[in-house]
Amino acid sequence: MSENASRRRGAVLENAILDQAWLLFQQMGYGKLTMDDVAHAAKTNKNAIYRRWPQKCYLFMAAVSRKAPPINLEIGDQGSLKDDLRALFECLNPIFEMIKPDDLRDYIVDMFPNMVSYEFFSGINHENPIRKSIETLITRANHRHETTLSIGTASERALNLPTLLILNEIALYGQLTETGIGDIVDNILLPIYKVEKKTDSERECE
Amino acid sequence: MSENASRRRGAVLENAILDQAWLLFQQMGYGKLTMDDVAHAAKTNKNAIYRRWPQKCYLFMAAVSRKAPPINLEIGDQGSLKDDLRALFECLNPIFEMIKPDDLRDYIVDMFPNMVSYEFFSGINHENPIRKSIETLITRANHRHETTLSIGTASERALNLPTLLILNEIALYGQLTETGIGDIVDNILLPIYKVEKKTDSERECE
DNA sequence: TCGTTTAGGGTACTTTAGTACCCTAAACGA
DNA sequence: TCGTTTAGGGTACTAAAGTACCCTAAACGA
Repeated sequence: MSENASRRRGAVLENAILDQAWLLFQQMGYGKLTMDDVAHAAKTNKNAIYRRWPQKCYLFMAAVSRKAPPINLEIGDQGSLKDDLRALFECLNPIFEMIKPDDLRDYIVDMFPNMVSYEFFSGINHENPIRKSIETLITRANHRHETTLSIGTASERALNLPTLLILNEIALYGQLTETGIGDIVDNILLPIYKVEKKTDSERECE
Repeated sequence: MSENASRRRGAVLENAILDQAWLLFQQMGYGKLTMDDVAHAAKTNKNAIYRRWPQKCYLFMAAVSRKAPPINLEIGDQGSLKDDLRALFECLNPIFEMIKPDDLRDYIVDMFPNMVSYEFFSGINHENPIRKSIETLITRANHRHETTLSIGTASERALNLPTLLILNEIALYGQLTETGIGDIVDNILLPIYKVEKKTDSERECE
C-alpha cells in the first residue's frame, strides 16, 4: 500500500525527511523523538535516514541548519574588542529562541562523543564558525592596538576557549544569559585577549 | 549451584563488585565492559549493582576512588601562582598513568549528561576538589600580592574554568601533556587570575 | 524463637540506536 | 531498448543500559 505513489529518491526524499524531522523536533523535543518516529512520519524507514546521517544528532544538525533561519556570525565593527565580543555572543540568541534549553542540552550530550573523537576534532577547532569569528575580532583588535595578540601568536586553546565556554553555558544552563555573557567577556576573555607588554615587566615582584 | 556458598550482603558484596569492576575495567577498558560482565564476574547480577550505583559511570567512579591509590590535591606553596597552578595540574598525572586515554574519554562521555543535569551541578562547582584547590591557590596569591582577586570577588566562571579546561583536555586528548599545562597556565589562567589595578586605567586608549 | 523487614538472586523485559539483508524501483548508459 | 548500478523499502536483528517482578536468605527485633 505504501507503493501506490512512486518511490521518492535523492533530494526529494531527503527534504521529506528533514521536513518531518524539523517538525517533530519542534513538537516533541530532541530527547523524546526516535529515529523510527521520523522515518514513519516521512513515510520511509530508518535505512534511508542512516544512509544520509550516521547519527540522530547529525540529523538534528541537518534539520536545524536547513530548515531554521540561518545565523550570521560576521560581526560588524563595534569599536572595541569588548563590544565586538558581546556582539558575537548576542548573535547566538536566535538559537535559544528557536530551540528549547532541554533540547539543546540533549543535543550537545548526544554530539559530545563526536566532538571528542578525532574525526570531529577539526570541527571544534579551525572549521568552527565561532572560532573563525573570534579570529576576525582579534585581528581587528590588533589593528586598533587594543592587543598585541595576532592569529599567529595566540594560543590555540585561547582561540578555542569561546566555543568551549559557550558549549559549557548551554550544557549547564541551556542558554546564554545577559549576565553570563558579561561575566565571560569581562572576567575571562578580555583578560586573555587584551595582552599588554607591561604585564611581563611586573613579573619581578616575587 | 550458585547457592552452595552463603549469600553475601552489604559491604562484603559491595567489595566483591568493586573488586571485579576495577579488575575488569583494567583488563577490558571502560567502553567494552558491560554491567552484565561485572555482575557475572562478581557472581551476582545487575540488580545488586544498580541498587548501589544508578549508572555505569558511577560504578566506575566508585571503583576508581576506592580501589586506586588516592590523589591529594593539596598543593604546597610553590612560591608563585604560576608554579602553584602548574603543580596542581601535575598532581593529576597519576590518573593518566592509571587510566588509559580512551577509557578516560569514554568515562567522561558517559558522565557528561550527569554533569549537565542540575542534580550533579553542584558537583561541578563548589564541591569539586579542583575548584577547591584553585580557591586555595588564589587566596595564597592574594596574600603574596600577586593578585587583587579573592574568593569573594572572583567570578564563578573564572573559578570553575580550570575544571572545565581539564575536562576538555581529557575529552579531546585523553591526557594532560606538559605543553598543554604550560599553555593553559600561561595563556589562559594567569591572565585571568593575575588582576592588576592598572589595566583599568589603560582602557581609555580608544 | 518467631515474624517482619531488607536486600540478594534469577530471569525476563523494555527501549532505542544502529546494523544487516534482501528484494525491487528508478536512473543511467551503451 | 536492455542490462547494470544505485538507492529506497521492509523487516528482522543486535547490543546494552536500565527496569520490573517475584522468590528467598539473611538480619533484626520483640
